[in-house]
Amino acid sequence: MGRTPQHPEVSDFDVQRVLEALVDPVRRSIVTQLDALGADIKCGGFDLPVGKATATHHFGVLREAGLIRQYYVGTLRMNSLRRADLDQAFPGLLDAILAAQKQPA
Amino acid sequence: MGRTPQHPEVSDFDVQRVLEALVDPVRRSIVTQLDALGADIKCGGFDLPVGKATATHHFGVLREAGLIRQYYVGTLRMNSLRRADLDQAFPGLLDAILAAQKQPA
DNA sequence: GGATAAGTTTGATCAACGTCAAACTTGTTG
DNA sequence: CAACAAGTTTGACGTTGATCAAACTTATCC
Repeated sequence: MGRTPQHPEVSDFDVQRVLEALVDPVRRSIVTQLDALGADIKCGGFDLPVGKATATHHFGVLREAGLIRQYYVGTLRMNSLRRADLDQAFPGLLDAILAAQKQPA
Repeated sequence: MGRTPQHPEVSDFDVQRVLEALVDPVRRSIVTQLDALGADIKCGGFDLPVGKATATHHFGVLREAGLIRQYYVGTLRMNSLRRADLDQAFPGLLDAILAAQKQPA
């Protein structure tokens, strides 16, 4: 497990990939929970309606899109929201989606 | 052809549907062109890399998500961007995506 | 009215994607 | 070291969605 996972540079961020990452409700839920808590969380710390294998897949998609950063602490995989990087690449996008998420309509 | 198509009310706008609509590059291109021109355009007036049947499908998805409004003028189907409605339902979302679209990275 | 133009509908195809179970890897802890 | 806990990887499956060709509908124009 030990390998440090790949993260894209801000200059390599791609709108298409970010939107593809955020269109999935489970992944948007991950981002929302990460934002709401305001702190790093281990993969198992999220409330998700899918199995571990699927969760791993979703975390990978978010990481490769640049939305989260992942690092190991022992056997725990921690996740943090790359808010500043996202704001730099696509100003207002993350905020707008997080806000829209909260609105009933 | 004559029937007036269905458009959702602003109160029925749904984030999930809007994101699903905007995740497709062709549909995002339609929205971008509509925004850039600042005027209503007929379906055939867009520069799209797909056939007419597929284009019809994409316009339908955008309409049902609330992103565009469609109306007939003779045999022409005109399209207009529902910018104000979108801004009301999801402030900043459309702008952020349109802006992100323009950035090289 | 006949021809043409603009879109739509239907039916089919093909690729992507989310999902899970099962087996595996790695680290912690008694 | 043995057992357990946390994630990952692999392989398979089912659904969804984008796409097109062909036939159709509706309106305009000579």
